[in-house]
Amino acid sequence: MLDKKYNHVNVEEGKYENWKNKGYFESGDLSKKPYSIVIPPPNVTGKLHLGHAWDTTLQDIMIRYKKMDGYDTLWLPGMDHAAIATEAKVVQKLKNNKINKYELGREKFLDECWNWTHEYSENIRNQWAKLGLSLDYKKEAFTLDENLTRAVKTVFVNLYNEGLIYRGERIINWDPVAKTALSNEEVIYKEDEGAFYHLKYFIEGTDEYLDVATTRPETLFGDTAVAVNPKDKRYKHLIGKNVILPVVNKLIPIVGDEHADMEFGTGVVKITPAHDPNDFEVGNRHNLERVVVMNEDATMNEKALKYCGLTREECRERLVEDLKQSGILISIEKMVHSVGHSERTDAVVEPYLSKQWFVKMRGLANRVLENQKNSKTKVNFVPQRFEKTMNHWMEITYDWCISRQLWWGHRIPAWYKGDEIYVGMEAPKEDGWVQDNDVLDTWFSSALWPFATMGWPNKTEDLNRYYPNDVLVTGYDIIPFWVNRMVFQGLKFTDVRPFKDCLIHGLIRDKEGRKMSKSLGNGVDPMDVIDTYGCDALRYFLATSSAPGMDLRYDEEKVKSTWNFINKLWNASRFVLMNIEDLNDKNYTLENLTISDKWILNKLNNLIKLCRRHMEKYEFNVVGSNAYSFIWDDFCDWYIELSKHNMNYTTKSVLLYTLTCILKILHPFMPFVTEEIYTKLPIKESESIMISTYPKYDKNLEFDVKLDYTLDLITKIRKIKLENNIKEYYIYYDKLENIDILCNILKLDKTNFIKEKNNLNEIVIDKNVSLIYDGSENLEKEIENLKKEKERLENSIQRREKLLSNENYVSKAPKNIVEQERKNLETEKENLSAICSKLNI
RNA sequence: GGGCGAUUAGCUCAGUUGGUUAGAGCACUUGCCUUACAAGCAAGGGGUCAUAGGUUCGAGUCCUAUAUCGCCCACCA
Repeated sequence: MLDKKYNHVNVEEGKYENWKNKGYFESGDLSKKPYSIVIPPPNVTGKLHLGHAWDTTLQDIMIRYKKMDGYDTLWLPGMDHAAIATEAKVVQKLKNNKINKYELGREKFLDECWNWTHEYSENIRNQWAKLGLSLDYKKEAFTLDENLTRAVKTVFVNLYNEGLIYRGERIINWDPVAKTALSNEEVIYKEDEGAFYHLKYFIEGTDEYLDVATTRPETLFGDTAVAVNPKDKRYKHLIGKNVILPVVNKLIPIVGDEHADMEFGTGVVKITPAHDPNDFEVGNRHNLERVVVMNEDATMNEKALKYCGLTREECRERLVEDLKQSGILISIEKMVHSVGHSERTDAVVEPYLSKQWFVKMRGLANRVLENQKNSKTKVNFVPQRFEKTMNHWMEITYDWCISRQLWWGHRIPAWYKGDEIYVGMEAPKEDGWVQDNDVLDTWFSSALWPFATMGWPNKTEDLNRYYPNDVLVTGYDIIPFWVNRMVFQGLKFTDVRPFKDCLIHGLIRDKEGRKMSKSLGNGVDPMDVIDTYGCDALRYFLATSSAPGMDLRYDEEKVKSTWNFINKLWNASRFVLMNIEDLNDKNYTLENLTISDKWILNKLNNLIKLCRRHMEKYEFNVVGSNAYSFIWDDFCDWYIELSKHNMNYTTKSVLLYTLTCILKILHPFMPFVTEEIYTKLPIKESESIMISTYPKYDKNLEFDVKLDYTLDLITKIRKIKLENNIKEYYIYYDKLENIDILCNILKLDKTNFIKEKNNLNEIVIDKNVSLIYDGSENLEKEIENLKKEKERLENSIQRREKLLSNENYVSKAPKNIVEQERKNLETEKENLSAICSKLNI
């Protein structure tokens, strides 16, 4: 028997290990249809947060649902080496022990990274277990595994051979703290307060100057031209002349270029090809020299003359002061502009000229756009609107900078010997080749995750069976980093979409709606929530508290109320189990059903139909709220109460049948408590609910039952009793069904039901029924109530009559709705006349 | 500048293909320890569905504007 109260700690104890040991999480039943999901691999940098809990809960719900519905489910677990993120953590850890990465050397540093990985991946596995995730650990992958590494190299080599990967000197986003290049997606723009510095660039041989405005005066050492718009009448005549670069005192040309916006600032722009992507392009067009003025750590180099060695910020400060002294500075205009920061280190990103590897994106992106036009082969985003997020990115995408000046990751399979480059799976055999020192962007490997984890580039059975995946689940913030890249790599290397559906969820926010972040200190550890309220409460809350694609505010009160719901389920189950102890295969029967049995079975049947429909559409909030109201309102508040007065084998069987279905419907959401209760059922189809079958709509349990009037009448009578403080009363009736139910629930006797009115007080309920009582009469209040009801009925009748006299309505609206409208009108008219006669009008 | 989302009860949110009187949780009011559950039960109050137009027999739902808030992308010399 169940404990008196739901205790999530006891319930969750040991279940996960049992499921795992029994092999329930494993895929591979070839007699069934496959259903597959690959987990978005968490970074091995730390622990899982609420966002992970949400993301994985949604996946586990689908896996458990599909497994129960007869599929061979594969949920493939794995983790991401997270190149820059992990490296930053390990560097910090070493730094705390006063060890420098470069002094330690590459090999020993990588050992440290592997130690880190082993430690944190074990933490993550423990967290997955606490979340109850039905992951097939036999297939677990890591982005630096041999298989994945082979896939990464294969992709790199093939793209290189096709000319889609190239090495070149370009302006990239440089993180001066991590000392690596970044992709555009890894740069976060923030509004910063800055200034427009207006400087005098004197025209050669004159006293005239151009007013050049810049937000970054410290880059002037790298200026190799000044640009004006060729259509700009103010400056047109100066094109071809030179200006004197302040401080450096060298001559640089004035060029005419469309890049100079006549409307913006003074219309004159200094050109620094090595420190600005637009200027780089201008430089290309005018064949300008590229002068790099900073070191890798964003300190100024020797080109900055006496400012050499200063940081960017110090240099700016000193330089501006000097320019002011020498009269070059015209003015400082305060402004707010957005400045790029590194996603990982938060360092101000430096546009920096450097030699990097790139993926040529245009063709790959076009293929995605083309494929999305075909409804049969495209990736179906849920909600649909997120397809636009991907498509937009595909339209504007730049070439992808994939090399990172890090050690932790997939080392670029390129070797150099003098000016020669060799790209291949293995190092060249001859002497003298040196491998590229850099590694690949971590997203380069995770882009291959859906198929590389299945064994690609080998033609494995898993790849054949479980690829493309059925659904990929992730947050909308990850679309540019990951989803987009999986889709174009999937199409490129497997010729199909990597997954049929892409379920997108929002971000977790705190109670005030702010993003959860370390700096705000408002993060919530899912493991703490599990300790306090249990995994089942957390999962149900996460899965059902928002509409698909919307953000979710974490609200402890709601988790608490979910706990209450589970406790309700627990107690209802306790009631059922207490009453069906003697139920067995022989006396179990769904024959001779009463009207209340039929009522609940019919409602259950409809619930099952609805759940299936919405599970398929990932609308877990709809499933959740319908299950909730069925369980609490229909099953507990009505059916269980009704059953108490008629506890025969049929009723017991209905209780068991209904409870079993409820448990199965809830199991994907709350795996632990449903398993606990399920194993206690006297009759069950399997030793674990995990391997039971998901309920099906049963045509034999379809009934046309009319119990709602009776239940509504009970509510009305209770209300009148409460309002008038009535203890004893009679029910006068003309026509009335289910009197036995009324007797049971209202604790009345058959003698309380009368067909003749006596001289006591009467409260009219409707045309058929009145409540008769002996007691202090509150005539005024009663008349007031009647008048209120009369007015409501009159308005309603008027509205319905108007509606039904509208020919357009009667001819165009669905027949059943019109018919219902007619019936309601009739009932209301009858009720109105009963009230009027009571009021003597 | 381009795009997306939100605006519904005091708070947080649902609202399925347009269809009776717009729902839930929490909070609130009243009455109850009724042997599954007081973390509960019974009953109740509370909404001009952001605003203005439009389509329709019928709009929270579809269309067009507007306002406010938020997010993404691009630009920012």
